[in-house]
Amino acid sequence: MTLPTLPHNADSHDAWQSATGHDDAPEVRTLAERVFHQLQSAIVRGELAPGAKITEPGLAKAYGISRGPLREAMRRLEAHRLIERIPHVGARVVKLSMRELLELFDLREALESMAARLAARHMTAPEIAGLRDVLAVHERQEDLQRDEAYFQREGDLDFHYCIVQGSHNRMLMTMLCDDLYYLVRLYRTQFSASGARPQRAFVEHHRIVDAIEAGDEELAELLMRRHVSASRENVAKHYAETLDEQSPHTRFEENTTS
Amino acid sequence: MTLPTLPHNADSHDAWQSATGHDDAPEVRTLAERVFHQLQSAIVRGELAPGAKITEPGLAKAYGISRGPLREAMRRLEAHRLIERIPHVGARVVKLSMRELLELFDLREALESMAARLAARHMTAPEIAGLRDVLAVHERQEDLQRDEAYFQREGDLDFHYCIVQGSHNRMLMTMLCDDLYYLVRLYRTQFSASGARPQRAFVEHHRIVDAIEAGDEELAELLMRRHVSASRENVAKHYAETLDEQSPHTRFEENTTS
DNA sequence: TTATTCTTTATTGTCGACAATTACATGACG
DNA sequence: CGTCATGTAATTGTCGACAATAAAGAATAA
Repeated sequence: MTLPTLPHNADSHDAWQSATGHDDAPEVRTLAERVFHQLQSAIVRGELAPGAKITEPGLAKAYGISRGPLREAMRRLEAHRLIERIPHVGARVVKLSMRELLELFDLREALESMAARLAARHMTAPEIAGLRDVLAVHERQEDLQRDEAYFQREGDLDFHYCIVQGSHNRMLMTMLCDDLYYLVRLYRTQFSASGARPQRAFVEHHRIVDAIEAGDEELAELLMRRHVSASRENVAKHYAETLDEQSPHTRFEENTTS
Repeated sequence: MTLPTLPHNADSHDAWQSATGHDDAPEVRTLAERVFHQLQSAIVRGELAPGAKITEPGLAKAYGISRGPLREAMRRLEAHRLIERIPHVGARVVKLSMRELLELFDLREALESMAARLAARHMTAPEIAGLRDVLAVHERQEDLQRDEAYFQREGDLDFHYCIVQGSHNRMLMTMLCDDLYYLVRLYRTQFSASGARPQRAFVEHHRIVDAIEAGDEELAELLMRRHVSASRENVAKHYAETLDEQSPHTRFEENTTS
């Protein structure tokens, strides 16, 4: 058996979808779609170890489907940069290097600052109210379980998620929410991100919402840029010693770091 | 026969690949890869009409392959936003609305301005020299065929392509060069973009290269932001009357506007 | 013992066929 | 005459099997 780190139960498909809070549910019409979402969740949650090799017959048997739909799901995962494929060789779960992680933050800085500016321009009153609700909920959660930073970090993504929605730019929404944010979550499980500076991030979030509510595009953009940049610097400093720079194109042998 | 706007000859696969100049050739190992590139070129060049319905058996027969590889190619096209799919219904070539086009320019403004800043920081001397060569070549081409704006516009993308390469940010490179630039090219064929303001764009290009060569990150970012923004405003003004806003989610019936 | 070549094996790529769902057309009923 | 229902046709989704490629291991020669 070459199955690496199976998702715990391969049959109860029902408990999967809305696990993180922000999901786009309505595409479960076909097997390939469902397996795609299942694999996406499994990868992001770390149940499929980063760098683990993926074998088509193995996964097909594990999920009880044929190789056809599974290949299509894997194509979509590849397009979303969650797995890497080499023709005639195989696929494996992506393993973010420190360099790629910092590149990811650069992208977020550029895109989310624009999202904040557009949000300040286009966000409606009820949307802003909902955004404040999100912040309130997270603040309460943070009061309850101050150490359990995992949920807090998911909440952080919820906040950014709302801002992007508020930009009313559909391309930007898909690019950030469908692609980059899954990589961010993957990073958090991969590096077991302890999520430092929670209260600092909170006040920054509030400041950003203030600027958006005031319709101050420039300020919203600037604050969001600083917010993401600070997060990037925090990560860079916290993992300064982990800057292994693991051999630019890592070899393609077996690797089952569960 | 339901084949819409066949690529002129369905068998001579050889004359397809390097048609536009900037191609990432080395992935032609498999049938699905090849058909993907063929379809990508066909769509971007307008040989598959925007909005045309794509039928799997039709294309499979046209390209002489089975439906399996073709479906994988279509999955990749869908991920790159070149076709739109509805489960159990079908797929069609994407048709950019004016709104989506402006959104695309907003994305370019955010991403390419960052690319310019990173290019000013990381670009090496030989890279800058190559960039100047590109500008010189285009200037000469523009002298020769002043009206044939089509090639000029491709050259414009060549310039932006080089800048992105100079950013040394791999994620940014794939995002812009593998995704957005194909949409830009699609737009140019779809709207038969006459490519206004060529000489204006030329001087802006030179100014940007100057800033990059001087290592002035701020200036490079600002000039690139202005450059893209001006291009956006030019498009918006030129097609102000074409702002049909064609029924947010256009119906899914046949449409063969060749 | 080490390096090289050949064999074997497993995985990927491709194909054709069947099942399921949708769209279209024809006809009946109000 | 318009609307709804039914049947038919076409397309998509899924499956299992075969062929091609690449990795792993065994055997041989230096």
